[in-house]
Amino acid sequence: MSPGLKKLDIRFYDRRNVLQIARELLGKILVTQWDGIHSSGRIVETEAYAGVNDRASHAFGGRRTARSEDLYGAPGTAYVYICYGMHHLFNVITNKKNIPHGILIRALEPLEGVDHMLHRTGKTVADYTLTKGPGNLARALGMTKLHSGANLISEEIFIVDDGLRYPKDQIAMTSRIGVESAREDAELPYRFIVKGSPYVSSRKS
DNA sequence: ATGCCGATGTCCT
DNA sequence: GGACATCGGCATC
Repeated sequence: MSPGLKKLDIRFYDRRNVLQIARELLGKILVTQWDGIHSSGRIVETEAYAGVNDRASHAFGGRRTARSEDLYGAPGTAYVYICYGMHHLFNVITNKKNIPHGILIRALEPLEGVDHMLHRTGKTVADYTLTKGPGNLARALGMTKLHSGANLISEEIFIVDDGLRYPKDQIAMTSRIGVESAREDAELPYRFIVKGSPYVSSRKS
């Protein structure tokens, strides 16, 4: 890795405040590399899922199933699950093992490997939909549920800090997408976006 | 610009 | 059988 780039380590993920970590992930670079294929993008949208008391979380009420087992994993684990039967959604696990805090990565600005992203998604044009939305970005980076449980300190999937910091007024905190059924937790401001990025997903689609 | 729909793995009733 | 941390296509306004 080039000087000036710092891979996030266990200390970044092993913290209690999942909202703060979700906010700090904005601007970080998500990298996948295997089989000689390297691809990366800058994170511009995240959503925190705050454990057993969060009605929108797969772990609400302590629910624990085969699918969600990796949500209970060690800090710095990948949790990838299939949503609506076809989309693979990538989450970063934080806090201690068995405390099911997860952060859904919802949008990236592509950096490296755009040609590989196009090939993986079957798209012909690198428009904003390439890495806009959690299903799209996971597909572009080649992540599937086979990567669930992967260690984010590994060489295959990891997150890098290149020093970029967004000014406070460029970050917004909003309610999460697609969690209307989470009743009183549906409106919690657990979504973080980089204002003005054309890759940030929209509420209506 | 907005809305409806189908695809469909996993979990729940 | 129904709900769901989604997406793209097509209909309609």
